[in-house]
Amino acid sequence: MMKALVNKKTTKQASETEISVNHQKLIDATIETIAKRGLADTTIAHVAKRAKVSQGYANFRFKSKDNLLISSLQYLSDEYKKSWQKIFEENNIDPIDRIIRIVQNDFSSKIANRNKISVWIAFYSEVKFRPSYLTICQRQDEIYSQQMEKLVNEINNITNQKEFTPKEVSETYHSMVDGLWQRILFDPKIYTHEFCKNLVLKYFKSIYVNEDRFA
Amino acid sequence: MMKALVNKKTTKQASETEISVNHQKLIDATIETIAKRGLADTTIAHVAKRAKVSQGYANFRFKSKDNLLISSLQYLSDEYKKSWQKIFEENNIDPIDRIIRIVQNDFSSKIANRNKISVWIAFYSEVKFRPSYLTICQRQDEIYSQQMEKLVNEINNITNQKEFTPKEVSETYHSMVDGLWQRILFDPKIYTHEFCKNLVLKYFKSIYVNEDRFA
DNA sequence: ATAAAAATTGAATGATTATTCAATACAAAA
DNA sequence: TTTTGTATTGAATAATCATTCAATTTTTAT
Repeated sequence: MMKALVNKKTTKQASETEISVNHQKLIDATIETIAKRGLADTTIAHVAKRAKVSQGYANFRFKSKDNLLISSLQYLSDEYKKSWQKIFEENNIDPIDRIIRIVQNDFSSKIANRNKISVWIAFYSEVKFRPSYLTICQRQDEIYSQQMEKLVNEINNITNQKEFTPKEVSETYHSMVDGLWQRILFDPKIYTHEFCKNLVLKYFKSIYVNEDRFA
Repeated sequence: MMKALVNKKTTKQASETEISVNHQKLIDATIETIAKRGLADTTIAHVAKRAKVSQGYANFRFKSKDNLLISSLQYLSDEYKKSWQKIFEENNIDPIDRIIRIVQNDFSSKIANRNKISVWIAFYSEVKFRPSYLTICQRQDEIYSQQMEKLVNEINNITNQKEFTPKEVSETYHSMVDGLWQRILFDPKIYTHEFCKNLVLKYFKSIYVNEDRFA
């Protein structure tokens, strides 16, 4: 009725931006709704209300609920990827400092908060039944692992560590992160960001015995 | 119509057993249905069909779908608990052998198969919104952790390992298991039971450097 | 300012599903 | 066998929800 006035721009380009604004509003609302109510209780009506558009529009805009969910997972995945991609690419920084930054990122409040984690796990839980969810998650994992192994390899060389392969260290770290994220959901009082970070740093300490930065 | 004849016994006690047979049939069918179709797609109708009882009966027997789901999670939790409880209690066995058995159990095909894991994760994903799910999962975790720390403490004493506390080792192991279970869902080709077991044994090797049984 | 096009609404539709319950089948007791 | 109580059925109910679409509002072009 008048709502639309608020954000509208006048040029054609602005109008195209406008399209993405609604697009993004709906994706944000989807993620928030899943975080607040769970995937099972996330309806188009709830999402539309939160995004402040009509129910019909939400469906029209994304063609289907399924498509909206997939787009939201993709967004979440991209957001996470951007956060670590940046760190892996900082070649001027010492590898050990770089891996510590990766750990800090993985347990930052932007990434490892209960809302985001509950959304991740909601999608994980459907991975076996929705090939499109699986594809998005797998693609993410693959690149992360690849970069992680490269980084661990550098550290192995620097520290002259030969007992544990880059793949082993990378897989262990990765599974620890997934496991700890899950536990943050269960009991965020115990599994604080500090607790989790210290735990994985201790793991690195067990591998790179002489490296004090992991202590 | 005649179905019921098949399993019926004649004495009163047998009749009570009969009650549990249907009870268990429904719980099994629930777990199988979640594994096959996902929690979101699990309806009373599907479960009833798989258990070979009428839809009305399934609901009547458990009072509500919610109650059926909770009972199924409880069953899954008890089953898992029995499998590790036994091992923790084998005090005559060397602690290191005992922890290796724990690892073997956690990645046995009875425990760590894709069906069971997908059911676990389905429930995990709702933990934030269903206090009863959370309670069941937390109670399980608490006892497991407690026993694990006790066991690690023994091993620390035997090996004279002082750098890593029982709590740290236990938490690291536990999070690795959760993380690896998740990854088995993603890619069971890569994350075979052997792969997972070797990975956690390698972790123990990093802690207990001189102990060859972890190699 | 007006017309045409595009965006957005909201109410209607049809499908799905948990739950209820009267009717039936069955078992136990007499 | 007959009666009584319990177990089980299956069809009806009511609620929820994704999806559709004709009508309306807003934007753009003339």
